[in-house]
Amino acid sequence: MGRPRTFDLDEAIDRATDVFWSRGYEATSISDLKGALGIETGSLYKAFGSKHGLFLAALDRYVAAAERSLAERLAPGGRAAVAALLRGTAEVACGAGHRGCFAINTAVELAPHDREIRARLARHDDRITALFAEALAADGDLTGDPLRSRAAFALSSLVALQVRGRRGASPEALRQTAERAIAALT
Amino acid sequence: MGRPRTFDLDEAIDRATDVFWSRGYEATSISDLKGALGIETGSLYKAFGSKHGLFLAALDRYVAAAERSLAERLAPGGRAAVAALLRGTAEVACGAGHRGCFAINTAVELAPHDREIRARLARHDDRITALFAEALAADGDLTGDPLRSRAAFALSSLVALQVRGRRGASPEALRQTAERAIAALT
DNA sequence: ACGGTTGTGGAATGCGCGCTCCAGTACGCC
DNA sequence: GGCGTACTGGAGCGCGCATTCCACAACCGT
Repeated sequence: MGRPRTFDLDEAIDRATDVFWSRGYEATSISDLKGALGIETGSLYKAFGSKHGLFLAALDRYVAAAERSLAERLAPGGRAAVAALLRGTAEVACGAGHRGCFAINTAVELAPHDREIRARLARHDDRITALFAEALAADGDLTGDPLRSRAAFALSSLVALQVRGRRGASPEALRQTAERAIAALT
Repeated sequence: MGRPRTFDLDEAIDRATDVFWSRGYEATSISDLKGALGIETGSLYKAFGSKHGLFLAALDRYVAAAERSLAERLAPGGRAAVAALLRGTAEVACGAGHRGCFAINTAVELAPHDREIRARLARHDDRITALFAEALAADGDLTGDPLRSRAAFALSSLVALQVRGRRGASPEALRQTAERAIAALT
């Protein structure tokens, strides 16, 4: 009961994600967010409590979506699926206006000083590693440490592509990195 | 002529680097810097012009030192030298209080929105890639694209280790990543 | 229709930001 | 020793920050 909210919560969070993703946490002001979400101060604080609270909501939604998308793209299974993912990431990452991965950007900016965020990102890491392990296990020739090692390596490769993309690396450098990473999964 | 500066410029820049490295650019205030450098507002602005100017000075000094250190560690040459570097980085990167690489952190936080910084980091990238290529060339069995590809890959591996270290990844994950990257240089 | 409850718009608050300004000071040069 | 010059300490500026507060509005149950 009570007066109903006049904006969609999830849509608002997605718009906030967009701003935080582009500018980072510290460089984003409440005023920026008001503009992007199209709501006033009162509603913003009523709904999210604080800038930090809104950021956490944004990160949670992003992370969930990223895991869903990754699971989908790795669903075919095997090294082939991982290879396709890395190749696709290399292509996207060198595109103009690429912003990297929101979770990784956040890890770099905030993880060292924010326990809550660090915990979320650690869980995210674990889940992605598990997804890679699951996909690689589908080939049937890997178990135990060799499997875990390759999963960790695949995640690292993904991280490298995203970060170097945000920095503006050349398409060739990213493609070469991806191909060599794929070769290393054998 | 005129009154001599009462503090050492390079030492001041190094202390500024330290603060920027830990907290990032936006989260660091002039007041933080005054404290760390042990100087007052007037001197700070006289010497560096602005917060941004001081940051650029810090980045330049860091980048130069990093390249010197890298050149030194790769001096023995060959895949062995690259391998030793990656292994060493993995060990350091998982240590408590590891702050990643200042240049990479800066790339993530500022490169998309700051042309000056982007240019410096691109040159840094190129020089490091060249150092890797030079080291790998020492084995004598690589030239052209295979060489360039491995150099780009080595840099990406370094980036991945630094970033995952700042996020607080486990020692095993980093060691596995390093070993698999080393294997991929063959 | 009316009270309880929740959301809205926007003014107000106080604080800390980056930066400017300037009187005072320590030097080299004549 | 006095003058020009460059650096120092610190007060002060205006602004924009995150946040709080509150009168008002829209909805539900009775």
